[in-house]
Amino acid sequence: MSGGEMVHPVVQVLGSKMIPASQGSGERYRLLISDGIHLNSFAMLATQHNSKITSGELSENSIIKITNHIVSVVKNTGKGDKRIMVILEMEILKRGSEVGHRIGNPAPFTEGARDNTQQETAQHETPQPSSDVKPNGEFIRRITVESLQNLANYSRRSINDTTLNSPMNTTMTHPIISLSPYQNNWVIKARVTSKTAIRHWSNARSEGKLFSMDLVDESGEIRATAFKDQVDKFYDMIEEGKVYFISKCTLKMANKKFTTINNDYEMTFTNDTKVVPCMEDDTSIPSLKFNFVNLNLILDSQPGDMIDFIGICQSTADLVSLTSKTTNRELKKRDITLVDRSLASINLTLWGTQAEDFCGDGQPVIAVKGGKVSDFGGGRSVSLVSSSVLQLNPDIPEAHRLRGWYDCLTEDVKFNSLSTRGGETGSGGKWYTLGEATLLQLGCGDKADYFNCYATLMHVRTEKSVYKACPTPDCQKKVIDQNNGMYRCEKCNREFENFKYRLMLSANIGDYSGNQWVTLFQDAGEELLGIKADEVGKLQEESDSEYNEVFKKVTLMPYQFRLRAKMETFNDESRVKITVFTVKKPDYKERCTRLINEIKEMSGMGSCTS
DNA sequence: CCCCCCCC
Repeated sequence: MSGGEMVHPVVQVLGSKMIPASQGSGERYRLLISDGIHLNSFAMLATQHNSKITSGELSENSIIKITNHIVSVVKNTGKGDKRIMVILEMEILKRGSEVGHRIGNPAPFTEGARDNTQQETAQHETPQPSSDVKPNGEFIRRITVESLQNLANYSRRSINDTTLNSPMNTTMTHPIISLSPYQNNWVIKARVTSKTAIRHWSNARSEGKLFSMDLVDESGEIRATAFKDQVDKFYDMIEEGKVYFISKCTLKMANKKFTTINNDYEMTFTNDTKVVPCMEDDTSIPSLKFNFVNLNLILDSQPGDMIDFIGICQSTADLVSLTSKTTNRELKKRDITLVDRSLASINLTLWGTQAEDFCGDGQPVIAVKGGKVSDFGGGRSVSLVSSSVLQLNPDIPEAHRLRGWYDCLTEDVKFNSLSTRGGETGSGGKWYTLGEATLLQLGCGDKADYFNCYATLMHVRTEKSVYKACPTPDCQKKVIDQNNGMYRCEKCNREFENFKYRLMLSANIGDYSGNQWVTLFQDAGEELLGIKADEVGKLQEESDSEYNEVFKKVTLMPYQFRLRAKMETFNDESRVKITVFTVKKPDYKERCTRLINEIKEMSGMGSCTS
């Protein structure tokens, strides 16, 4: 921390403090580390290691070897500069529980104190009031706005005006994580992981053209956008996958609605922006960064959310041409189905040339950064947008893990389809108890809500289970008995000598949390009763006992229901009506898998089935 | 300064 080189330092971790997530950027951990003689609380853990803290792997008293780090100088106005270490890579040599205690009697390290005076100096030093560390080493759990600001302002090395004007080189660049609107003199060395096409816009305020690119380095990632003149200047020069030195852009808050890039800010090119290709491809600069979510968790996303995910392309639909109703444009799309280890499957829509060129042969691994969630049909599906990045069989650990898992799957594995449409059979959608459905006010919104539940059929009303309907094939209208052997359909405006019976059952279903009146129309009704509507009608006419037996057989039996909840208004009175779309005997194997996954999620053990 | 991203 005096500025010298240090290869793989070994330190003890004495404490950690979470810095909460803000504006969509993830939480980070600040560590209190000790070398046995000195303490330092200005160590930040790179976010990809957060799980080591949350899992308890990196607990208090752990001994770690830091195999890759950046030390950066923070401009700390009025208090002299401070050095902050970002721990990029590390190995846990001994777990905290194995060590069990603090080694030595470390004292706070004061910036500027010389190394060889360490012990004596440390003992006589009075800690600064601003220090986060007490003499006894207690880590005061205090992270201030100021310290966050400092972190945002730190630089890998101070850059003065002279160095800015000289050719940029690797030793004087800033980590992307340090960029903020409050500091202008920075140079980053970053890889362009994706670049959009040039897009033209025109609205009430202005018109023009733009393109954007995603940039990453070992500290983080950021999106940059170039407008108008900068498009002409830089579009051809900037190539996907290449590393550049970039300086003199402005920074502003990023709108999380349009990106999954893990940064509070985004960059805009200006007239002064400099972009210089880095001649040697520096492999220390990573390529695309994903923040994958398991497919089953997409159910918890809101329509319009942007997410990263990875899955096996289980099937590929044909290319479809269609005309957009809103823009009248000719569109080409292709749907593919992805599955992952959470045993969920989801529909992904590709557009344009990407749809045309896609080939799903060999069931490749598909990784997507920034796909857009949609809720068509009450389930969830994902659609690519112009800023999305799709990778086919990417060479990343998650992809290899998925491949290995999928290739070993037995054939009888069932996936829970998140993209099942409301009216279709299948298990897509959320599972709720009846109590939860009420609490969540399902069906109280503008649109219908679909959900699944396990419940017992408590009662079916035997009165009015069937009605006499118009015999015209696609007409379901109730006919009026003319009492002369003729039946009139108002909808078809015709009289018939015959009619057909249709089911409209009113039933009460219940689970431990509550009960609910539901309606079953023709198909669901026949499915439940196991006989055709015509038969039900005949039995009603002919035999009370047989007719009643039909309902008795299904009463107090367990089922799994797919339900639709929708607000309906009748005679000025609004209420939520619940309709059964499908009813099946419970699939207990599937239910157990779901319960096990829920337990794993709730206990933080991960939701993947291994 | 965009932020539209389509269809059932």
